[in-house]
Amino acid sequence: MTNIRDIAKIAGVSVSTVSRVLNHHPYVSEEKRRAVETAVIQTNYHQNMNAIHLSTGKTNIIGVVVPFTNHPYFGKLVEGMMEQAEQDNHKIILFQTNYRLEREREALDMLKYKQLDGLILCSREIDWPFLLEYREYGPIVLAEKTSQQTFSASYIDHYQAFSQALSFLYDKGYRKIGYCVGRQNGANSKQRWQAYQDFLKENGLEYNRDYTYYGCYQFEDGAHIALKWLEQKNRPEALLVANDQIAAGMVTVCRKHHVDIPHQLALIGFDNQPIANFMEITTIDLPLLQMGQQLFQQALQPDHISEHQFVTSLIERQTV
Amino acid sequence: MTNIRDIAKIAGVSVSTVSRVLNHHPYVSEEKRRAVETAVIQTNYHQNMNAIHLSTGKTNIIGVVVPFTNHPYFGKLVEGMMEQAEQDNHKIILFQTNYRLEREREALDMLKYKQLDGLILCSREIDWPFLLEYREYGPIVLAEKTSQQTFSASYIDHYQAFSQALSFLYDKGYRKIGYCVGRQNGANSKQRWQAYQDFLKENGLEYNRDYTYYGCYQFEDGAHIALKWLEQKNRPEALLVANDQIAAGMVTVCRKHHVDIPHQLALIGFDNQPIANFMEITTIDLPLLQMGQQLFQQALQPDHISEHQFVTSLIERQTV
DNA sequence: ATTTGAACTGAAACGCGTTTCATACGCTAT
DNA sequence: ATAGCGTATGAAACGCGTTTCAGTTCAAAT
Repeated sequence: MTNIRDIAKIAGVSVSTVSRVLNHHPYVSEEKRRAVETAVIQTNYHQNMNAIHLSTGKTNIIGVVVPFTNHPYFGKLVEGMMEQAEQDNHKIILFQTNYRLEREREALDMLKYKQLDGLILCSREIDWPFLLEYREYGPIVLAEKTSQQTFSASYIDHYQAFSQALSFLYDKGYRKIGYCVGRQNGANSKQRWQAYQDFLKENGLEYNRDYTYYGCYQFEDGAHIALKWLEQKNRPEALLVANDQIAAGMVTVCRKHHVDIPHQLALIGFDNQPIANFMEITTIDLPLLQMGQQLFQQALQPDHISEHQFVTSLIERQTV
Repeated sequence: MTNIRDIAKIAGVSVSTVSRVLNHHPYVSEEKRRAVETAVIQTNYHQNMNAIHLSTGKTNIIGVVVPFTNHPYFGKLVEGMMEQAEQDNHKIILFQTNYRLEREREALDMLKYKQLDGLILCSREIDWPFLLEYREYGPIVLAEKTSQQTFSASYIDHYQAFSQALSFLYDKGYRKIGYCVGRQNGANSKQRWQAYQDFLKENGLEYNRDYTYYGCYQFEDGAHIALKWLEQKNRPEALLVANDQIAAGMVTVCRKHHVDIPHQLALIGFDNQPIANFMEITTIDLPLLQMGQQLFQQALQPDHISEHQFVTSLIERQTV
């Protein structure tokens, strides 16, 4: 394999000049530029990225940690990041963790070992003090509220989104309101829990553990929850559902069992996915694309810590 | 930042010895090993991966090109690869192309620039002659039948799968059989087309262009196809559907419009996803996990070209 | 005529590990 | 006694670009 010194020799110039031509620096005579270009083509020379990375100390690669990729929420988020990455001439490496700490650590270690210029954590498994140890190795951006000046962050205001949806249901006359989400202890889930508790208290409603469901990620899960709902004695009359896929699964099962939506059961989804539009599911639109872009931009600013909160909007359709 | 020479100085040894300790080479005295380890901990030293990559000429990273990640077919495939990668102590970088050639080229270029040790193309946009140019830069593994000795490959025998499904429908008495897939010109789609044409010819059936549908990738697409089907005058009575999500979308719409499945319309999905089980969709199981593992193993063998064909099995449920 | 500075070029240092080669010690086999 | 081998260690070369610094040339400004 040819390297830059070979090219220099062939073109009859110094390596500096070759490097200048390769990087489109000014101050190279037309004549030498031509000579270098000829040598490059003739030998089919191309740079060794590892050498460049080592030399410059940068990689132009940003890591992105997500629990799943085959999930519309994270899919949209990543889509936004990709758009931005393309604009800023950076690459993205996706880390799918399935919420496993070790996988998350792999990503963090790649930052530590200088294989990444920055890292975006769309979900976080690692505990705060351990995360802090990685602070020095490069910008880490979070998709959750941190309220500290340590990391940049962009996030959906899940408290607001949940409150909004709960009030909406309350105003429509529903009183037995519950929700189903993925995990009980995620950062977002805690916010939702808080919004739910505050809502109950404000409106003098009692908490009923039968109204909350966990382990919901996709269509099938919704279907299973619906079946569970059918068997319950004390049923909620309205549910907030972590995403539209799940809601679609519920609607499907309910239709099959002739449950009247929204009269017997009202549903509000999240994400405003195409399937929600198609199945006429009332949902909450999340500005995930913009959020993704924002997250990416923050990852490129090692020295500037910022926090952005995104607001959501309710889209009324047929399931409430 | 400390480097290996700093450590050497602190520990009072040579860089070679430090390197030996770091890489668990034999022939280091207990005494010096201890000294190095102390220095490493004391300074919080860690290796610079870019230097290692440059020095060794390897990265232990395999690139994987997929059109989408939020797609169960590719999701499963990648899952299989990840398992294998973990075992073999390698990393995977995922490239989502959305079938865009430029994105695919990015991946190929990373191979060229030595950022990857190998590349797995789960979908291919680039034309054969151009792909050949990348041959020299490292192992490229394809997920399609190549029948050449140039690249390793592992693939589903889509011809067999389609034939199997078509015969099954024929035996059940269906004659107006069609199918819906994603793209018209993908490598897999061509195989399917061929199987379809051969099937028609063998059984003396006539080709009807109204029986084939394109642009199907997920749930909503299936829903739309079903609506289209409802409006058709000349309807197929049975359909092979590129994946179970799409089939589920069709079932949903059909139920809503009181179409009797399987009597008015029979469906066979692909992938045997959870949703197919849940909605009792007859489907074809694809050994994607194993295929993913196989693909990955092939990517680690630069010098050994091999080709593996995977067979499928029909799972009978309620939609035929 | 002289100063100033922009345009151009190359030598050498630098980023940081890995690996080869030479050397040295101590012990065993002949 | 000595060849031979395993153990242990370091100097130096190597992988390959980028960047700094010093130096040259030639034209414009004073």
